[in-house]
Amino acid sequence: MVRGRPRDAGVEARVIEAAMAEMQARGYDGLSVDRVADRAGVAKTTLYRRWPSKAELVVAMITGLRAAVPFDPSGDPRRDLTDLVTGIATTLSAVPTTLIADLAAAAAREPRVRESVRALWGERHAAVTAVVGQAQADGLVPGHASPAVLVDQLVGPLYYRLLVTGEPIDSAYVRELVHSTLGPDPEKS
Amino acid sequence: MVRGRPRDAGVEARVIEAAMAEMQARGYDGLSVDRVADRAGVAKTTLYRRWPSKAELVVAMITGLRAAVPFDPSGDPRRDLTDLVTGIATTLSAVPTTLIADLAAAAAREPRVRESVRALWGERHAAVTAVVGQAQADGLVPGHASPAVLVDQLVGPLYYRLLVTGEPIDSAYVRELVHSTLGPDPEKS
DNA sequence: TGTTTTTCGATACCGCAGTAGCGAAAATAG
DNA sequence: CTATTTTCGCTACTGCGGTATCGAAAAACA
Repeated sequence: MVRGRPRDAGVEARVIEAAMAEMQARGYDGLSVDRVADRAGVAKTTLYRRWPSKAELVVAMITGLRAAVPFDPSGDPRRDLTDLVTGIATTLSAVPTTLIADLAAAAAREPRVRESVRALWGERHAAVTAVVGQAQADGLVPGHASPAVLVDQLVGPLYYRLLVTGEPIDSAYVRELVHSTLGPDPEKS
Repeated sequence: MVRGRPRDAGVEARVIEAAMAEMQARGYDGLSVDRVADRAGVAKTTLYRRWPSKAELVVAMITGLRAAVPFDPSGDPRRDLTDLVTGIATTLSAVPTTLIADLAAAAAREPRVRESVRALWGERHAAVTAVVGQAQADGLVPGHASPAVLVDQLVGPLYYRLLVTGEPIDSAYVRELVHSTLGPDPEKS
């Protein structure tokens, strides 16, 4: 058996929950480990025994947040891409822009945050890549660009508008993105 | 005339120079305002009177680094776009990724920083828009996407790779981006 | 029953970004 | 000259992330 005093099983949940609330309210930079510990009713040293840095704490938080996003391919690449990109855009727009930017900055600074953020999006990006590859195999994509570039040109503009230009991201814009990538819709107009 | 004691004209240059050196030696996180002030032979309060935060100090540093990038349109959209996007990619890659991400985060939070960052890129982005518009008017662009979307699909992927996926941005990638946007080069292969 | 091992909370500390307040210096205005 | 205004350097402070140290609590062993 394990020798010493057992870890308080409630600490993890209480700290993560407190971190969630603080993150929502103040963003990454505004999230204070002291306040999180205080809110969770836990000593700061206890917190640091489990998560050796604020970055790792946020990593754990984000990892716990990862919800499986249901996606059932319809077989129509245009429709599937629109759905997928719309889903990414919706998720990005659901949280304050400052939070996305803070996470990007933390990801650039902290390798572990970077990993978790990429894992957070990995599923959806893989789905986009799969649909793009299928569309290309079906001869629906004009040009000879690689799937990776096409995915970047579908998803990249979302981050670009959000973080750089600040221009709006609405459903019409997403449709334009897909339209521009797959070419004009043969069924319409 | 202005009433009070005049500002020491040498402070700006000495601080920026010290910040450069610290940035070079220790990176963004390792850059300490106290050390910069000390190295510049200036009180920290004097430094903060001019630049209200470490981020703004670094912004000023980068802005001072901005060299007017010469761009003479060759008339060939493919070549011009490649040059322009390569220039943007080169500039983005020349500074640490953390700095770009920090600037994006600061821009999301502070309107003034946002303005300065957008002004920093405005010139080049306008040039890209102009070339794309010209190419479209010349009938060189397949599809019916608006110029704004095409610009986003040319430049957005750079930020996306830099801030999110971390995949490399090299000259081959830029060529692929332009290739994907303008369609296959009729003069080659 | 101790003894050992581990976790817990608490306190104190470091370097950091950023601020407040002070007295002195350097300029203009009368 | 004196009065005013602004910048200067300096000290001290807050809150932050992160660490070191300590005594007490809670468990397993002998």
